Amino acid sequence: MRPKMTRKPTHPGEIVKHDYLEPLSLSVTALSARLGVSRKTLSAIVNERAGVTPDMALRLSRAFNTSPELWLNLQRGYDLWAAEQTDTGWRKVEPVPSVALRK
Amino acid sequence: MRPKMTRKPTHPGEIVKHDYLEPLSLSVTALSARLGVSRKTLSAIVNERAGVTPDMALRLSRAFNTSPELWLNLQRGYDLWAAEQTDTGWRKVEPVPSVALRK
DNA sequence: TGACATCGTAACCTTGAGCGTTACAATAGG
DNA sequence: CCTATTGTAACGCTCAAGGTTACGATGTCA
Repeated sequence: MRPKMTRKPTHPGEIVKHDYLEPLSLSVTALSARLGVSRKTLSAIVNERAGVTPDMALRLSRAFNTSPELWLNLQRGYDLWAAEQTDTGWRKVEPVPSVALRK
Repeated sequence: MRPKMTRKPTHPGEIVKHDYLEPLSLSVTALSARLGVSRKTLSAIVNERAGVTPDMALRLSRAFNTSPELWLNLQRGYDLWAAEQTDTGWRKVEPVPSVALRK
């Protein structure tokens, strides 16, 4: 029984950086202009200080010819991991009886 | 070539309602207590006036013995659809040249 | 070395979502 | 008639995302 102790998931910004900016010799400034967002916004994502919103996912998908889901899936993994690390009391939630029994 | 004109995706709140609350004769009040959130918060989700956050996905997954991804995937589909319907200029984003060529 | 591009970020402001509490009116059931 | 359940409004709080402007640090190149 594995503890399911997954490590920090890859942040979409890392992909933008390593798989697109660097290979294509694209500058943050140039890409931000192409995406139609401020340099600050893209910089924050690339430096993992902000997440990819649905709107940004659409922009990235058009710029790099990918599916918007690709970006949102990466973001979801990251956000979920972050939420798991935060104690908000969610671990105290017990299964609904009938559901547990149905098992 | 289909225009990919998908219709409004199912909101996670609808699933909570039809697949859990009703079958299990659970009241919004009872479930909210079990999830450890306010009645208002759960009500908003069930009535599709709010989305499922990563934290809520974790709570739902524990309560119903599902994966948190299940809920976040539903939410992602809904949010992406909503973003597509909104004109923020994302449709004007052009593919990065080198990417287009590599095709 | 000097001119210019790029970058990360801070400071400031606005908008909007999520969540909580309290309270009220409408419904449904026993 | 009494009670449980509900949706929601009214408030208040916190936080994320986005924009603009500006500054200092680095790097490149003629």
